[in-house]
Order: sequence, then structure tokens, then C-alpha cells
Amino acid sequence: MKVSREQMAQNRQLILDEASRLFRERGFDTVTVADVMKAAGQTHGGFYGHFKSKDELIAAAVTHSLSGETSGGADLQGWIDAYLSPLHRDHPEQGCPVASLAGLLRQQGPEARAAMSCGLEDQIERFARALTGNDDAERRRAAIGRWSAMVGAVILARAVDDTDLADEILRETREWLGAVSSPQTNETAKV
Amino acid sequence: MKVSREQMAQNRQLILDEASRLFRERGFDTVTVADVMKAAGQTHGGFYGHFKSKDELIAAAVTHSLSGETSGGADLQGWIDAYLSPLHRDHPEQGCPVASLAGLLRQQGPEARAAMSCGLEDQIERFARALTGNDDAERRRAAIGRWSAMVGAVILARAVDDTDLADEILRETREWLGAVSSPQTNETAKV
DNA sequence: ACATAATCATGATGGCCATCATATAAAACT
DNA sequence: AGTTTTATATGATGGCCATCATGATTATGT
Repeated sequence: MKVSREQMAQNRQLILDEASRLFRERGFDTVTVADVMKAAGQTHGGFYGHFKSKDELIAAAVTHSLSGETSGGADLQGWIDAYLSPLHRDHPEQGCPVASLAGLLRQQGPEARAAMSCGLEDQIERFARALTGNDDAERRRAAIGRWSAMVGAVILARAVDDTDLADEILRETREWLGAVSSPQTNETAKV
Repeated sequence: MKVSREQMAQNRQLILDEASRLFRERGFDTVTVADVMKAAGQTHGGFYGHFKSKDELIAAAVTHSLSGETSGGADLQGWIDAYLSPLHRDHPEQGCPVASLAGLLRQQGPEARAAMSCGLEDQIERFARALTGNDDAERRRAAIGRWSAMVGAVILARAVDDTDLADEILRETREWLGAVSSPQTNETAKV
């Protein structure tokens, strides 16, 4: 049963949406092609009409996830607080793909890692633009450092079984970032 | 063919050593029980005389990896620099188990996550002791924030395909940590 | 309207892998 | 020394999963 051209494109987007969600929730290896297709309301066989392999889907899904990222926006402090919140920790399937996927990418193919390179570069640039400061290099440095801390904190908070410890990691990282940033950069939203 | 008691204990340690190395290098899912046993110089069937399941091995290997950690030591700044070095990035199999395994633990069983909780708590305490400062809470906060940044930076550097970007993430995070720490904590080694 | 081409469904297939059953042979205990 | 216990080797087994072959059905182009 053939479908219209736009229907097919829509189906492909649906596959990417669901793959992006499932991968963030359960990782690449435990999610099967059949899982993704079922979530997208299709049968597993049709998958290979859209993608050449599961690896290709993974790469496309990484790009897809990262393309929908905001990173900052009008309210920088609000975004940081939301990022380092228990809500974000508990919902990786809707959360930042960097936090959920970066730790899994080392054992993935070059395409998927290349997609992460681009996404990260964008994220860093946006973050740097949202910071205030005279020196471009210094803003970029602060963006990289702060971003590393945010991603690291969420990954650590998700890795542990102890809710108190996880809460503490998020909270203290949030506070610490607030403390270290004041002397150097003025925390006003910009982009 | 039975072996002596101490030989068996030694075999078990060997399995844990190799599992710990292989898991850090390739993750939990792509490493098979047979891989681990082969690396330990044994056949796959004997595995279940030592562990009830692969999940149990994973939990034991996480504990095993984390128990051999130093985190600081006499030369705090040297340790931080080594942690954020391309050498560490390129050799996860010999490197910090938090950086290589934390991102994989969300989809693992409760025992493995509990092992990470304990290991992290230890690491944070040791790090906090190595920092100087009046306030205990402030030292702990700085330890958590800095530790998050270090782990995050290594994970990000390993996730990307672009060596320049990976180098930059490590370097800038190192510099940034040096810059933000000076106003608050005196960077003298202590533990 | 017809022919063509293309999408998706159904149903294999082949490989990999965790786990187990049984055998073997050597240690441990008496 | 003989008996028992037990650690490891060998060799299944059963399930899961990525991928493919084929067929049904319907858009697309003329």
C-alpha cells in the first residue's frame, strides 16, 4: 500500500520523532527498530524504505533531536534552573539530547558523533552569545565551562540511585554556577 | 577441572579487572560475557560459577572500578590537569570510571546505580577535603560543581568526532576552572 | 483510464548472545 | 587413600533482533 509523497515524508518525521524520544529514554541499544516503528504506528519491515540501517537512523535521530534545541533564549537564568531541575532529570525523553545521548555516543558510528559535534558547536555559540562580557574568547570559555558543568551534573544526577544525592548534585551545581558567574559575567539575558 | 580456593578468588578478580576495563572501553551492551571471560583467559561457561548473571557482573564491575579511584591525592591541580587531558579522553579503558560509565548507568539495574551512588559520594568527599576554604558546605558545593564540570567536559570531549572541538572543550574547561576557583578557594593540595 | 513505480505489511532468515546441562578432573576433607 | 565436593570446559538451547524477500495496494505520470 503506497502512500502519498507528503504522507511518506510525514511518516519519516514521525519515525524520527519517536526514535528521538525512545533513544533519549532508553538509549540506542535497548531500543529496537521494531520498537521505533511500532511507536510510529507502522510495522518493522517498512523501516528500510526510510533508512538504510539502524546506524543511519541513530545518526539522523541525533541530528533531529539537536535541531530542536533552544539553549538559552530570552530567560537565561530560567533556562539554567530548569535544566538543573529534578523535573528535567526525571524526563530525559523530553529533555536535552546532549545530557541523555552524549554518554552513549562514544560507541556509536562516525555519523552520529559528527552530528553531535555540530549540535554542540551550535549550543556553545548560542550560550556564549547569551552571556555578557567584553572578551569573545572569555565568553566562549565561560560557555564551555558552564555547559560542561550543567551536562555533567544532569548525567551524574541520572546515574545515581540515591534521590537525595541526585537532588543535591543539581541544587549545588546550580548554586555554584550562580556564585562563580557573578564576579565575571553579568547574568542578564541577551539571546 | 577444579582449581584451588585462592586460584578461584584470583580468577574472579581477573574477571572483574577485565570486565572493568572492557566496560569502560566499550560500554556494557557491546561487551559480551564471552568477551570478558576470553580476556580473563577462561571459557564462557565458567562465568556462572562466579556471577549469577551479567547484570550482577556489571554491578560488581562498577564497584570494582570505583574502588580503585584516587580523585585528588597530593597534587590536586596536577590531577585536574590530567583528568582534562587528551590522554585521558583517549584512554577511557584506563581512565575514570565515572566519566566512562555514568552516562550508561541510567539504563542499568538498581545495584549498579547504587554502586555509582557510593562511589560518587566518596569522590565528592575526597574532592571537598582537597579544597581549602572555611565553610564545609561551601567546599562541598565547590567540589560538586567542579566535579560536574570535569566529568561533563570529558564526556562531551569523547562524544564528538571533531578533535579540535574536543581539545577545546578540555582546554577551556581547565582554564575556566582555574579562573573561577581563584577568587573563592585557594588551590593548595591538601589530601 | 492505464501502466508504472513505489510504500508499507507480512513473514522469513541468519546470527548473536545470555544462560543452562552435563562432563571432567582436581582440590578438600576425613 | 578414598570419597566427596566443586571449579571450569564443552556443548546445547532458546530468544531476540537487524535485515531482507516478497507481495499487496495505491499514488503518480501520461
